[in-house]
Amino acid sequence: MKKVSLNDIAQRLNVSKTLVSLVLSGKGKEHRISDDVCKKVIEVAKEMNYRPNQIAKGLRTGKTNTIGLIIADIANPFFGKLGREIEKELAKQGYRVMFCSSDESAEKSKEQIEMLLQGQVDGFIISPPRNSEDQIRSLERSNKPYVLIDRYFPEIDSSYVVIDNQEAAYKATMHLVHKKYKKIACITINADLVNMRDRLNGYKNALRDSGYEADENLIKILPFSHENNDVFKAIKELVGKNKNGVDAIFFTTSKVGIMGIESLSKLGLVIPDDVAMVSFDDPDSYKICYSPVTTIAQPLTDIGKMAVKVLLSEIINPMSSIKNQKITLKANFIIRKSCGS
Amino acid sequence: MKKVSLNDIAQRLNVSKTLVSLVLSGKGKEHRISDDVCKKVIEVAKEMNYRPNQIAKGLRTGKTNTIGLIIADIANPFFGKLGREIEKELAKQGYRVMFCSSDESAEKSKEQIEMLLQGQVDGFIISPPRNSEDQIRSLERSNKPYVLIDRYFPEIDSSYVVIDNQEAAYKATMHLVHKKYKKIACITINADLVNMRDRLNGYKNALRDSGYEADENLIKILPFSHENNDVFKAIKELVGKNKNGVDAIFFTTSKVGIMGIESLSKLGLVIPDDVAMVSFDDPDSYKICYSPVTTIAQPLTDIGKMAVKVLLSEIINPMSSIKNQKITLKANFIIRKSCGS
DNA sequence: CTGAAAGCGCTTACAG
DNA sequence: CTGAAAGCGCTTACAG
Repeated sequence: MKKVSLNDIAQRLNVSKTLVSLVLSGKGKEHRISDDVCKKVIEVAKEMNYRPNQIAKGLRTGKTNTIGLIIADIANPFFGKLGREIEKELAKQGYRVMFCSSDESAEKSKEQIEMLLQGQVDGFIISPPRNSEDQIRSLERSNKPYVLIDRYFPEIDSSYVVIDNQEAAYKATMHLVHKKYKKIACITINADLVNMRDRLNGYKNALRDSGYEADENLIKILPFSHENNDVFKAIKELVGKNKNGVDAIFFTTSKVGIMGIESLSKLGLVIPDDVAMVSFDDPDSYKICYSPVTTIAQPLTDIGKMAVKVLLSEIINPMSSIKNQKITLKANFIIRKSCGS
Repeated sequence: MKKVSLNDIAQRLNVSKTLVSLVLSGKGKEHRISDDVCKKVIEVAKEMNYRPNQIAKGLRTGKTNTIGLIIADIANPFFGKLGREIEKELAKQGYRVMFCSSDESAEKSKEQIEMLLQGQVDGFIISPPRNSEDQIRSLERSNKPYVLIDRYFPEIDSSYVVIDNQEAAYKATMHLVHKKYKKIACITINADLVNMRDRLNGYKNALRDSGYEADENLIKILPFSHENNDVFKAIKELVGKNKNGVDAIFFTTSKVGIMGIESLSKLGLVIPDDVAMVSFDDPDSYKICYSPVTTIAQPLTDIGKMAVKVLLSEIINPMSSIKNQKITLKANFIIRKSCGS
């Protein structure tokens, strides 16, 4: 079946394609085209099963109604859920989304940005990997609107939507303090990124404010691309090294947390009896774990909504004086059973 | 920063844009353009930070190098992981992907197909919701290559990549039989879709072949859009109704399975002591559950690879006689602890 | 070895 | 109220 174009409709009706275009884009009234003609055009378009070619439209108007979304990994439930919210919100406004998983690699995200910049998207929502500052700056120069999510670069003046990681981590750690845990460890990943740095700082501040002695041995910083085995080793070291081992662990991501639960189980340690835990994020597994996990749940729906709102406002009104909106949301602390009752 | 076009480069060098186009698309040699000129063009293109406009190219060539992926929900870990594999595989071949979540709604998927059909994608990978037969047929008429995944319509002759659901379900149920469970229930969802029908049949066949009496009371078919509460009710009925309740449950999806674990826990039932379970799919939570779940893991990487391979072969060679490839893969049965040891 | 021209399918000033 | 024409940025037959 050959695709039908504006021209085909025009010829069939013996009118110009200008007219057909006008009618079909709803500008019939505006241009005072007679109702009869309008009706006829719409009817024939339907009959011929006309589908406007968005590529042609895009070339002409410079708009694609497509947004590029670059996240670490769509298979990671955190990003999967966040991606879903963003997709949903964009769809409401008539935008579609091109997903790209960067695997937290600056190289990949660079390629992806380059690719999407080739005239295919109207804007970006990006969770930038570390060392991608230059890419973000080049995006700035390209004049495409973009908003950062989950993390940002303090030295770059851009729009972003994040949560208050430091406060959330502080609160979670304080919860362990109030539960009278004495040896509170933190297992986190490389702190190059501002969100991870803030989480670690929140933990440190909470302990300091509670009069705990600083103990670097209680902090395990894993390499960026960490495996199950790294977490296992970290926990083993924690348990062995300190006199009475540890009695509680703060995991700064759910990926690490899930690996942590597996590792604890392998070591024969029971949550919370032997070791209590709190974590970031709220995957399904935290709910059906034998000791449902007390955790910091990020407001994914709000993050998605705000990111889309900020981005679209910049796309629709590029000359607006409201630029580089910085939005920091609060996370929810969900108390379950992993710190005892 | 204004976008630079082929023309800008041509003017700067006082050559035609034909020449620039030829050189930059690597056809310099082929057209015997002098090395000097080639070098110059490439140099200037780089210097001017030229990025070919894919939209224009797409309009001219009719190819976008973009594939539309329609799945139920990208936030569902099963589809998230599968989507990731597909993305990875397509990227290798220079294709990008447009994700759409249909929420298993035929209406939404119709809209999404319509949208993507407007000249934006070169082909489709679709996990079709029930009642979407007509859409698939209209896709057929549009002449865009597509491949179905996870399920298919027996009455439509199309390409698809699925697993042998009936065999997998048979095997899982047999596992329960061999473990000497006597009251083996099945909690599944609406069997309109062939994959769900096959899973239920696999269960029934296994029981029949084992000399179990057919008992419709042991089969709970949930509405398509099921909630936690539906699963809870189903389990409660199962436990209450049958003389000795049930001693094992086969969950046909991980979504239902996860809800099932929560529900069992609410009812004070311990896995596997009170009730054993097997399930389909293998989310993280099944690994760190208090009783790690014995389950049927689908070969997501292979499904993704095959789907991409089949689709691209049709895109690249539309006239090939190899059409409508039907591929059925085997699933892995992973034995953990939810059926006792 | 290189260029002029047509055309992909739209939108949109402009003219009448 | 309607149409002819230009142009978005490419590719590609064709000509020389």
